[in-house]
Amino acid sequence: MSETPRSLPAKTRRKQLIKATIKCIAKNGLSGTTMADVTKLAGLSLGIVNLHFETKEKLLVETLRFITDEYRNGLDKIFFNENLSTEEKIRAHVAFDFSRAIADRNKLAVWFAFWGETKSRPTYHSICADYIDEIAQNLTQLFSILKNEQNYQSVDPELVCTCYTALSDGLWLALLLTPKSFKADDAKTIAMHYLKTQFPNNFTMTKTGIKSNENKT
Amino acid sequence: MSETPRSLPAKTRRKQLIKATIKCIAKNGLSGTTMADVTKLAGLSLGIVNLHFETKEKLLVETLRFITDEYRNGLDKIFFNENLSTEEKIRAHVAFDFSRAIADRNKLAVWFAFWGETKSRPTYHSICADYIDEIAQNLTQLFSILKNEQNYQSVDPELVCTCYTALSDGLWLALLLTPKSFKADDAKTIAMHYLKTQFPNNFTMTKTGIKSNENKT
DNA sequence: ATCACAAATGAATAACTATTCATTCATTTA
DNA sequence: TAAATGAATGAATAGTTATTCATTTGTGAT
Repeated sequence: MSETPRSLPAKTRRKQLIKATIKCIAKNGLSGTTMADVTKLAGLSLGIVNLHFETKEKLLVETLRFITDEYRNGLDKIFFNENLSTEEKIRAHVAFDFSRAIADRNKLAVWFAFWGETKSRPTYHSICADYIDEIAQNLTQLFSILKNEQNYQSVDPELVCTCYTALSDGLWLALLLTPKSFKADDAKTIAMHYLKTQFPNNFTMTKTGIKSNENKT
Repeated sequence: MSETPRSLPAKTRRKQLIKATIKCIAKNGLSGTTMADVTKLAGLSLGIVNLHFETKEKLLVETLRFITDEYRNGLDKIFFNENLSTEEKIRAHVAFDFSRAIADRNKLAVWFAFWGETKSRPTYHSICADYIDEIAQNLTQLFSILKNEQNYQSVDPELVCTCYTALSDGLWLALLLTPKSFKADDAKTIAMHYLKTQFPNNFTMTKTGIKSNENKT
């Protein structure tokens, strides 16, 4: 485990470099991320990025793709899980948004760094636009199903989806900017608080966490 | 109006350079912003930044301070306006958040660019942490007063403040990432929708906009 | 064991960019 | 009007960093 073989499958090396890039962006910012830093952090030589990614820009694009894929795939697993009720899926979505793997400050710094550049870099923009649309469609559908299942009258699923998504992004920002006073659990509480205003008969919480209340389809 | 005098008060030049920096960050990203770009955009010579800001880094810091000050001052004017009722102040806060001057895509790109670097640059972080706290205190107070004035029972002012703030930040992201399908008015509608869930007797809206409903203190 | 191959290295290079400062120029003062 | 002032200029410099590629090194086939 401690010995790194000199030669490794290309995929492993690429992932290793992407993970080092994430750490480096969190540590030095996107503008302060150099090839020397990334490769040193990965414990590899300077030329390695050229070998596996050709250019720095391509490494950055693949890094953005890595975190967006991780997010999208995680949510897809929930959305297409046939063992979960609609409410459970939405709960799982929230739990995922503020899980260790996702609401990690290193990764949050990467999200915001790239978001700050989407206006100037069409490539970054299209990678983001892509996943946003897909996730919004799925989440809107979940809210729509819940509305029908539970006979909520005045809920607008699309509006609730946009509102929840914005709220979640804003909570990520709070986790990034004020990590001392604001934790992932606080963020989860606030997200659930909003959902409960829309679906008062669902999303009941207890002091110790979130309590399921048996609403299988 | 069309002739720029060669010599101008230092404050004017500084502001001119800061505005060019905002445009430049929006156009090229923080990492792609060079002194040559900024000064060319300002229609001035390369050495001018050194004359007025000493270093590039100081220009960037002043640019961040400029947009945070603009935001904080705008909100302070609302908060300390004795002619407005509590509800009107909150309405004005929302209107300000999604006004032309604030929800401008150039400026939004700047916010996100700096947020992406706060983890690596303590200076950026402390500038942000500063204004966040002040605004949160004022807004929490408004919610608290409204709660008492109107006898809302189960409202938690601090939670509503955190939730509204996160929502607003997330809506800014939506304005930045999907400007074609999502406009400032949509954002305002969603923000008001949330406030209405918390204060159902206030924040009534009409089809054409927001309607005041006479609740002076 | 030896060879052939591919992965990895890192010194050298090329390109870029912040900073410097001697000079130019407009404005103000006497 | 002439001299003094200091804002503005931009060519030159110094420093940084992405990229290249000749060389090294480990691995697997024969």
